[in-house]
Amino acid sequence: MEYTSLVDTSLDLNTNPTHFLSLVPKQEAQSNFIELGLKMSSVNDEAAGALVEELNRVNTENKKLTEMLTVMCENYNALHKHLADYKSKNTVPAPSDSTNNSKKRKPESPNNQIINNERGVSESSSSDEDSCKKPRQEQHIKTKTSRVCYRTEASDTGLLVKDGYQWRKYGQKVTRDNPSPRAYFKCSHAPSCPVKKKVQRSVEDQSILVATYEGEHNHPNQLKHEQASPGLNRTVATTTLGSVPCSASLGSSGPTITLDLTSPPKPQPNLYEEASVVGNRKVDTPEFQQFLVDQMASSLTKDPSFKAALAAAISGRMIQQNQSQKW
DNA sequence: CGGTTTTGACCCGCGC
DNA sequence: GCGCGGGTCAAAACCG
Repeated sequence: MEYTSLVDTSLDLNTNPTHFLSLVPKQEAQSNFIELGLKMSSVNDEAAGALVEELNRVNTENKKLTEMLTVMCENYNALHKHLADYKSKNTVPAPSDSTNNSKKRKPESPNNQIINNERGVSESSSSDEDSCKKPRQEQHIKTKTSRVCYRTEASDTGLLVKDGYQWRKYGQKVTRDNPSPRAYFKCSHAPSCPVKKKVQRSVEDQSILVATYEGEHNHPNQLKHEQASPGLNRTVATTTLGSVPCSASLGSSGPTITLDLTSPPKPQPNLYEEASVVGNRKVDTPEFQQFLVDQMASSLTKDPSFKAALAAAISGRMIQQNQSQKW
C-alpha cells in the first residue's frame, strides 16, 4: 500500500467557500491570472507587476509545499515498508527469540497447570494432556512475546513502566549480560490473566527500559477505559516523528518500539498501549493507521517552517482572491 | 487489613 | 555430576 495512493499530495489552499477556483483547471486558472495581470497592466502596470510577483511567489511556495509533502510521503512509505517487514516476520514463529528459548521452570506444578489451562486461545491449541507431555520450549514458542522499549529520564532508576495495565512485581534478578537488575512482573489479574513482563534497562542506553511481554491480556486495559478520547488526541499531539520521541526499530531479537517518557506532558497510558499493540503485532488495525495519520498530522502542525509556508500560501491565495473579486 | 514490593532461597535447564 | 544462570517462590516488610 502506497501512501501516495491514498492521499492526494496536491494542496487545496482555496479558502473561498464557493470553491470558485477549484472548479477551474489549475493551468487555466493560472493563465487567467496572467491574462488578468496583462489586462491590468494597461491600467496599472505597477499593481500588475506586484500581482505577478505575488503569483510567482505563491507558485514557488506551492512547489515547496508539494516537495515537502512528497518527501514526507516517501518517509511514510519507507516507514510503512518497515512495518510490512515487521508483519511478514511476525507471521512465522520465532524460535530464535531469546525469550522463547529461555530456560523455563518445570510446568508440572499445580499452579502452572492452572495457568496453562486458563490461558488464551492462542495457547490452547493443544490438549491439556499434550501440554503436560510436550517439551517446555515447544509450549513457549506458542506464547506471544513482544518487546517494547521505553525511554525515561536518565536519573530515573526505577523499573516501573506505565503501559496501562496493572502489574505485580514478583521478582528481581541481576543478570550476567546486564549490570542493571531485571524485574519480573505478573498481571495483577493473575492467575486469570497469564501475562508476564520483564523490565530491564538497556545495556547500550541506561535511559531505555526494555519491557518484554509474554502472553496476551484477557481483560481490557483499565486506564484506557478510564480515559476519554480527548486523552488520546492530547497524547498523540505530544508525539512527533521528526524529533523521534517515539520511534520504531527492528532489533536483532524482534520488533521493538521506543517511547520517550521524558517528553512533557506526563506519559499517557494510551500512547503506551498503542506501542504495546504494535508489539503484539496488531499494526494493521484501523486504530494504528489512525495513530500514524495523527502522528504525521501532528508532526506537520508542529513544524514551524511548514506552518509559515502554509500561512504564506493561504494568505497569498486570499490576496489573489481579494484581488480577483475586486476585478 | 489487603494488596504490593522486596529479597533471599529455591528450582531447573543447559553446558562442560 | 556439577556449577552457572535465569526464572519463580514465598515470607517479611511496606504502604495506603
